[in-house]
Amino acid sequence: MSPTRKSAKRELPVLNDDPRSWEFRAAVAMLRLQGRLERCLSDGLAAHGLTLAQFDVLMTLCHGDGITQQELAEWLLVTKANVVGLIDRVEAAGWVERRADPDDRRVKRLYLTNAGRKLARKAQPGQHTLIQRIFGRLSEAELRQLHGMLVRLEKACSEGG
Amino acid sequence: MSPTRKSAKRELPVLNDDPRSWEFRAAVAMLRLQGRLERCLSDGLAAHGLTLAQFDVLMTLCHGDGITQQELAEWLLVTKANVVGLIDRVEAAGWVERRADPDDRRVKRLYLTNAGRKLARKAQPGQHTLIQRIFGRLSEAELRQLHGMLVRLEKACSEGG
DNA sequence: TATTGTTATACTCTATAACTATA
DNA sequence: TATAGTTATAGAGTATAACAATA
Repeated sequence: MSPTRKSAKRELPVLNDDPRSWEFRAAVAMLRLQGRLERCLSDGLAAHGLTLAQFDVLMTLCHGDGITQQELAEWLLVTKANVVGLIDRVEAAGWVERRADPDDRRVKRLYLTNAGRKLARKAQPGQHTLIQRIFGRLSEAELRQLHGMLVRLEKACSEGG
Repeated sequence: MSPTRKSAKRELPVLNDDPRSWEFRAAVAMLRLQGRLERCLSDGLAAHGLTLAQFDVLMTLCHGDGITQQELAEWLLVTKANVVGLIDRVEAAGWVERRADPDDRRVKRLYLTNAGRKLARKAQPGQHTLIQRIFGRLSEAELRQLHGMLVRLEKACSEGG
């Protein structure tokens, strides 16, 4: 955690205490957790010179080398134009490379370099430790429930979104 | 949803199927949901000319008018320098105003203008509808459980972060 | 000395539109 | 015509450091 970014000391108006629906309270708690979680994980990645988005790219390619930029854009839920800049950066860093597709000369397929794979493996343990420390507060039964709920919620997001 | 940002059609390597710990699977599902959720809610706010961060400011001030910029920074988990830009924008839009603190001439306290309060009230129903549509997939019992777990996870983030 | 807010600078991520080269 | 990737442009958010005014 950077020195200028401290955690709140004083109690501020807590939205969670509102007399609102449980849907709303859960959503607010989700958004607040999102901010915290993102920052926790980002701080852990900064030591490796990685942003969360870049780590996301590495992890995606770790599990599915050779996808196209368009597919990565759909997976990350960003536009293909965004993927260009994202890949430009990780390619400049030497972690990912674009290779022409022999069958369709329009497409470029993305592959991890050895350095990228190595970095992914190096950065993962720290992320795992953080995740263990945070999510380890819940029992395995709770984690299973949570996982199920999150998957259903994501499905709801995708369908109507 | 913008026309160039489509939802994924093809099945891509799904990290959730990894033979990993439930902590990890839950975390991955959480991060994916949070990305989706952010985009859903952002898209809903764009119609009102608001970003999620700006709506967050309005909602915070709705429930706690008169906080200082430093307090807002701690609440939003960003640096005070970031708050300057954030408030510059919502102040320029006429939704928030800075007022000098009579007791401490260093601090500036933040207040919603009438326009800001009106906008917050106008933008809220759409957000509520979205939240209802997504989180309404879960039963009230599940939502209570989820809420409890999210609060515990956020606490875990804050403590060790 | 410490704190509040500010300015200055730079980088990442994102959205949009127009463009190219292929198909 | 449609698609994959690119370029160009703009704006928002963030991190960092140095600064002014005040306590």
